[in-house]
Amino acid sequence: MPKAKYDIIYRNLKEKIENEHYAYQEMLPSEHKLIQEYDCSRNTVRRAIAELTADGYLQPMHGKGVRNIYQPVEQTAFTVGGIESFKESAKRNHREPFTQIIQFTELTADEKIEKRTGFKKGSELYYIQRLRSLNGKPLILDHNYFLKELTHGLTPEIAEQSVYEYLEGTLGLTISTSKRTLTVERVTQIDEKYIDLKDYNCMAVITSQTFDDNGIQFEYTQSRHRPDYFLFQDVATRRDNRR
Amino acid sequence: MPKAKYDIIYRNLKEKIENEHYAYQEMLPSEHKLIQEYDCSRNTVRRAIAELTADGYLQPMHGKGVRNIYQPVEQTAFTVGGIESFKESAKRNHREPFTQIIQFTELTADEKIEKRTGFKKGSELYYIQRLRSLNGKPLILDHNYFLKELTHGLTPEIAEQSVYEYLEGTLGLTISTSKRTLTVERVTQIDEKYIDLKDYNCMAVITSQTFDDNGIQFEYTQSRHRPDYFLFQDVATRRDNRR
DNA sequence: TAATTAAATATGTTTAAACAAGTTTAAAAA
DNA sequence: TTTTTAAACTTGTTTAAACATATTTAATTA
Repeated sequence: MPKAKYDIIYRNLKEKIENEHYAYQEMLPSEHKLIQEYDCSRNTVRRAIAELTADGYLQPMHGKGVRNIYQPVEQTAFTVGGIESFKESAKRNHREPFTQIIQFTELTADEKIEKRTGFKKGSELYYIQRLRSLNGKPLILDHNYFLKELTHGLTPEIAEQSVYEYLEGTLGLTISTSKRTLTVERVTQIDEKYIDLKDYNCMAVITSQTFDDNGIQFEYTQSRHRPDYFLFQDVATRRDNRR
Repeated sequence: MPKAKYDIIYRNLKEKIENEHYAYQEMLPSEHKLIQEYDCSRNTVRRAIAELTADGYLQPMHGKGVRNIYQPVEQTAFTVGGIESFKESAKRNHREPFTQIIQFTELTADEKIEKRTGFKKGSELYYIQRLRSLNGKPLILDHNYFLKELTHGLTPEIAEQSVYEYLEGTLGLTISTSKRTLTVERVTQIDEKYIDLKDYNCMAVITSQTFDDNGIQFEYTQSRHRPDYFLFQDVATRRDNRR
């Protein structure tokens, strides 16, 4: 539930932009007009605008106004967005998700695992291997490590549905920040066993460390995508580096 | 030149965090203390903290304080950061850059180019093809399209050095936002001709549209990276999606 | 008419204050 | 001693105001 005013304005403007209520390159109403429209202070509309700018939706211009620079992307590939579950991603991409559990075990982190995942040696973990299909086609192979201490009660049944729904809904965990790195890696035997890779000999790999609202890492995941169904989006803004 | 107070605080805190003046998982001084330390208002320190949070450096905790969650990455691969020139990236990765111009031509956008690059049909463009080497090893193949109207005067000599230095320094262009998509694509004949790909049959490809401070797109670039020297980093924060 | 000047309008930065809400600490009560 | 309560401290949201700076528009002047 978005209770904060700036979040309501953010969502409302975002929806208008995505629905092309404002055209690409069109100017948004001035801050003054938005203040009247939403009956709030200047700072509050500015916060909503700032977040949409960070999303790559808007370009504020000093003294001129704020321009819409959002362009809808054609959805051919499976786009990776913010922190979201496989279910949420599938829904956003208008595809039917299906998950098959390949492995579900518990283990204790050793030094090798600590180095790779960031979980301290001795940590109790769940290790899950899942094959993800979209519209019946197996496309993604996930290797998850969850910190047992913060995710206790996980079962294969939950892993087949939605782990995040369980963590947020049942356990009351607040998922906050995810650090991700994207690389291209050679296919493994497991990849080949479960995914039809044509003649590709590499996979698009997203590894992520995810933290709760206390800054404690509870998840390490390696998500291996079939290359031709993979698309990662990002918006960067340039920071003045001249000292 | 960072003239804004929040930017000075941002840079100062960032440096302290990167230099491990604060340890991983350590708490930062409270807002109150930072206000005294930097002699500024609460909003100003909060802005600096907010930007470092977006960078994945900090995790603010309601009622508790702000935790440092920055972990230095081991620099084995070539990491891709914000909007930066090849020169800037190379410097950040402590590598020696070298650029070889393969092609430098002018052309007019047709419908095919418009669809791919986002430049309107009829736009006058520079088209540049460049091979990028790091420490003597050819690793990246760049295909650039620059809108002539905003980048006039480009020459092969400039393209061999730094286009961004020319645009920002000489032309006074302000580079603002870059929308990027990351995909994995099959190698082309040109890739194979210039880059030693071992047995890899794909490349990591970053395509980007870059805008100036008026929201006008002046660049479209496809940057093709050798897979084993490529690493893309990203930080995502979860937005409460429950309505 | 054309150029200049001034006013109005736009976003950018900073400070101040008030209140909300979560967490910790210390005091008070059982 | 243990539990409860209250105070102190933390970050989160919102409003208000002032000033800076860039741009556009309108008025003025040459």
